[in-house]
Amino acid sequence: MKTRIDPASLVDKGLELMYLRGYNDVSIKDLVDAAGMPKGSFYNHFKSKEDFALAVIDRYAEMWHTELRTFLADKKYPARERFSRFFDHMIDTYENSTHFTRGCLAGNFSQELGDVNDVFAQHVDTVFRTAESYFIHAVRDGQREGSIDPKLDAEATGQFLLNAFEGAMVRMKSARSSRPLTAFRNLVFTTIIR
Amino acid sequence: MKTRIDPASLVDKGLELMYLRGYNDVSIKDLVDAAGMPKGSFYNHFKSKEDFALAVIDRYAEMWHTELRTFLADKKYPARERFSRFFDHMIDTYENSTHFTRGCLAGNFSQELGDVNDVFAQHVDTVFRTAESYFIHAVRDGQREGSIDPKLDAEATGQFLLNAFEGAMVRMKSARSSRPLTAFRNLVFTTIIR
DNA sequence: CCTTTCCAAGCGACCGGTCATCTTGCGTTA
DNA sequence: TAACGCAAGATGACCGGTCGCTTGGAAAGG
Repeated sequence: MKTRIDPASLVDKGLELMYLRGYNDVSIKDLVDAAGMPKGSFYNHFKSKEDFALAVIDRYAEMWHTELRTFLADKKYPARERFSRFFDHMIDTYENSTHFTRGCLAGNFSQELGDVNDVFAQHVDTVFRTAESYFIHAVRDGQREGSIDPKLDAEATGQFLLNAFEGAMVRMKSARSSRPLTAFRNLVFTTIIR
Repeated sequence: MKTRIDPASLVDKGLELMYLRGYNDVSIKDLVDAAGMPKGSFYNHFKSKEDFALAVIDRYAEMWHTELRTFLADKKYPARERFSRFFDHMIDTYENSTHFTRGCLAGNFSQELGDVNDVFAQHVDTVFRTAESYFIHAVRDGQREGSIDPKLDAEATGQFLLNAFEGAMVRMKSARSSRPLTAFRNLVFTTIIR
């Protein structure tokens, strides 16, 4: 009996594998094996490996943006506290469930493919722009309610916080330690969001 | 007559290619072709592709650390000015000679290979630690001479500045713009190094 | 001469992608 | 309700090409 194939589960497996090992180090055989699917079926659902990777990015974006909304757009807390809760949550996640690996898939793809492939660069940039908007809005909320210095340029500050956090995650991966993340948090809350 | 082969020039070519395209996307054939060297010769000088990449990292570290020394350890300037001169220099470099590609090779390798290969992670981490020390020392100098707030934890601040700058470069690659770098600079000089 | 260095040829494995063939569910017809 | 037709989906063998790496013997050096 031929089993019907669920492309979504393949994307999930792809997210798992490419999150850890990147794009070029994961073959289509790796993907279909992990999903228990025959190789030929891959191309019924995705026109190429690149096309598939774009779907993986979209899946990641969906999860990431949900997480950002949960923490940074939650009006129950003052914005300053939203940030601290979010960073604490991220530090906790990396410490306890990924042993400091993986980082951020959008950052990984930006690094691995950003300078060589325009389609990826543009796709990843869109994901970043949405993520960034959560940071920027939270900064604005904080300025409105008085928990964040109103003299800061909200847009630049939001961008800065996102990018600096991404940088801390890059470093975390080679340091195999949460130190870069905690240094980030401590600095941010003593100098930028005081 | 057989020409003698210069492994150093192969490493330079490797740096150029892997800086732009990463590790997995550059084959040994790409390397030897670019260096005008027969493929069989590769293994006279390097025992594997991984071994070669470690040499590439070392070559990059040599150049990077020289650049850092030039800008951040130059006692002619106050530390605050050393930082601003360094960041301006980096922004200028990316704007005018690389069209926002490449980023930092150590960061790239950390992203692409850091979570999957212990040898690379450790090697890259050593490079980062040395780079970090230039930041930390410059912060201390600034605190001694009064151009940087003495209440800051110099070590954490140096780490933070390096990692945040790395993050801005990740973002630069997908945004294809110097905006992340300028936002970084502006934020740093209005909130951290005031 | 012998030792060391060099390298073209080519190894098996695997790459991303194709394709001819088989299976299936469903609308149509009687 | 049963039989049929057929598009869409599923499948694994297979494509040319490239991967990282090995090797046997030629050339260079002492």
